[in-house]
Amino acid sequence: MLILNYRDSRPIYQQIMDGLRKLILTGAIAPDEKLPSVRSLATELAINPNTIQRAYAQLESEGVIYSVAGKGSFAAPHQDAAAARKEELYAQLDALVGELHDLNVTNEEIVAHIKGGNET
Amino acid sequence: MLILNYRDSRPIYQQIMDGLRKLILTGAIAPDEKLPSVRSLATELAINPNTIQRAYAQLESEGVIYSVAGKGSFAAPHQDAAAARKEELYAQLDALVGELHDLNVTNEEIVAHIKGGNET
Amino acid sequence: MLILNYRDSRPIYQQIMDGLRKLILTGAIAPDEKLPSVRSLATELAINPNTIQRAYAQLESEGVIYSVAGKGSFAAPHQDAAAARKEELYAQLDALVGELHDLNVTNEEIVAHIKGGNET
Amino acid sequence: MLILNYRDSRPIYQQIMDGLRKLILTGAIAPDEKLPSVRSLATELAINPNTIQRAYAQLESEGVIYSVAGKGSFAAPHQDAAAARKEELYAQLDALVGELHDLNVTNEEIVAHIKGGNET
DNA sequence: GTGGTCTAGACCACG
DNA sequence: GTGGTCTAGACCACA
Repeated sequence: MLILNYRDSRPIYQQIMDGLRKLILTGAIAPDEKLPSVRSLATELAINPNTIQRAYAQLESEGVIYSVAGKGSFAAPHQDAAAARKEELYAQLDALVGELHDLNVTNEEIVAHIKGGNET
Repeated sequence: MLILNYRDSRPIYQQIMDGLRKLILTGAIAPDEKLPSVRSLATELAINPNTIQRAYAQLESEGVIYSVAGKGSFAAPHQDAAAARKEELYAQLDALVGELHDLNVTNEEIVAHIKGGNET
Repeated sequence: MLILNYRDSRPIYQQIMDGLRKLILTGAIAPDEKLPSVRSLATELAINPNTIQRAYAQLESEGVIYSVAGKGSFAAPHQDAAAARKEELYAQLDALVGELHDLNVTNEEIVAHIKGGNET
Repeated sequence: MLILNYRDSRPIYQQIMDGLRKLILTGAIAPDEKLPSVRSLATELAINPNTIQRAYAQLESEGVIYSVAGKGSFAAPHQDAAAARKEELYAQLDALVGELHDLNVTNEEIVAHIKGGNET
C-alpha cells in the first residue's frame, strides 16, 4: 500500500503523509473508509508507531483524515482538502515556470513538454 | 547582491546556493567572472564563513562555479549547468503535472494557468 | 432525539452528555421525565452501552439527572443545574473576553459582535 | 515565564502553546525576538525536550513563531496570526452566547456581565 | 550550540 | 482494540 524509501531526503513521516494524501485525494481510498491503525501500519512498515502517529496527526490537521480515539482513523471527504492541495500545486508550478523563464525557456516549450509528456 | 530571509524554511546555505545559481545561470554574473571571496561575502551577509564555504563547495560540485586555489571562485560557463538545471526542473514539472492529473485537472487547465499567470 | 457526529473531536460520551444536558436545561425534557434506558439508547444510537452508561453516570454526578435503581434515569428539576451551568458558562465567557482584551479588542466591539450575531 | 499545571486537562504541549501564543500575540514577546531554545526551556520546565519541540513545531505551523535550524526559534510578526486568533475566539464566543440564550439569558444580561466584569 | 527526526517503551482515555 | 501524550535517549543537519 505504501512504499518507504530510506534514501529519500524527505523524512519518513512525510513520505507517509504524501502517500496517504495521494491515495485519499485521488479517491483510491474512499471517503469515510477506515485507515490501518497506527500500530498495525507501524508493524507493517517496520517503523515506530510514533512516526505513524505523527503523520496521522498532521494529516488530520490538514483535514485529509479524521481520527476518533478508540475507534480508528478515517479518510475525510475531500472537497476542501483537494482544493487546498490544488492551490499548493499551482503555487509550486508558478515558481517552477518562473525559474524556467529565467533560463530563457518560453511558455511554448513548457506547454509542448507538458503535452508531449502525457502522450507517453 | 544576495538577499537572505531568515524566516525562509530553506537553510541559509541553500538560499545562497539558489541565489548564486540563479544569478549565474541567467547571465547576471558572466562566465569566468570572479565571485566575492568566502570571507568578504560572509562579513557582507553577517553570517558564518563556514556557511558560505559550504554553499560554494556544493555549487562547485554542481559545476555552476569553479575554484582556483589562491585565486578565488569563478562563475562557470553555463551551457552544461543550465542544461542540467533545465532537466531537473522539467523532472519536477512532470511530477507536479502528474499529481495535478490525479486530482482530475486537465492539461488544458494547466496550460491556461501557465499562460494566464504570465500575463501578470 | 440525539445526533452523534463521529467526526466531532469530542468523544462520543461527551456528545451524549452535551446533547442531553441541553435538552434538559432548556426544558425540552421536562423535570422528572423518564430518559431512555441505557440499553435502548445504546441500540438506538448503535453504540456501546458502556458509553451511554458513562454519560449517564457523569450527568448524574453533575446533578442534571438522577437514577433510581430498578426504575431508570430521570431528568432532574433544573434550577440548580441550570444555575451551575450558567456560572460555568460565565466563567468561560470571562476568560474569552479577557483574551480578546489582550488582543486590543474593546468591550464595545465585543458587545457589537454579540448583538450583531444574534440578529441573524 | 510559563506556568505548567499538571492537573490541567490540557496536555502539556498545549499549555505551552497557549502560553507562548498569548505572550507573543499580546506583544509581551516582541516580533523577531528569540525564544528560549528547545533544550533550555525543557530543562527549565523540567519536562522532556520532545514536548517542547512539539509545541514549537505546532506554533510554527500556526504562523505564530518561526524556527531556523541551527539558529533558534523566534516570534513571528503577528498580523495574520492575531486576526486568525480573533476569529477563533469570536467563534467560541458565539457558541457560548448561543448556549446562554438556550438557558433564557438575554443579550442584555450577557452584556451587563461583560461590562461589569471589567470594572473589577 | 541550534532545531528536526526517529526509536523504544510506557501510560492514559475511549469504546 | 483504538488514538493521544509523554519520557528517555539517540542521531542528523545546520550555523
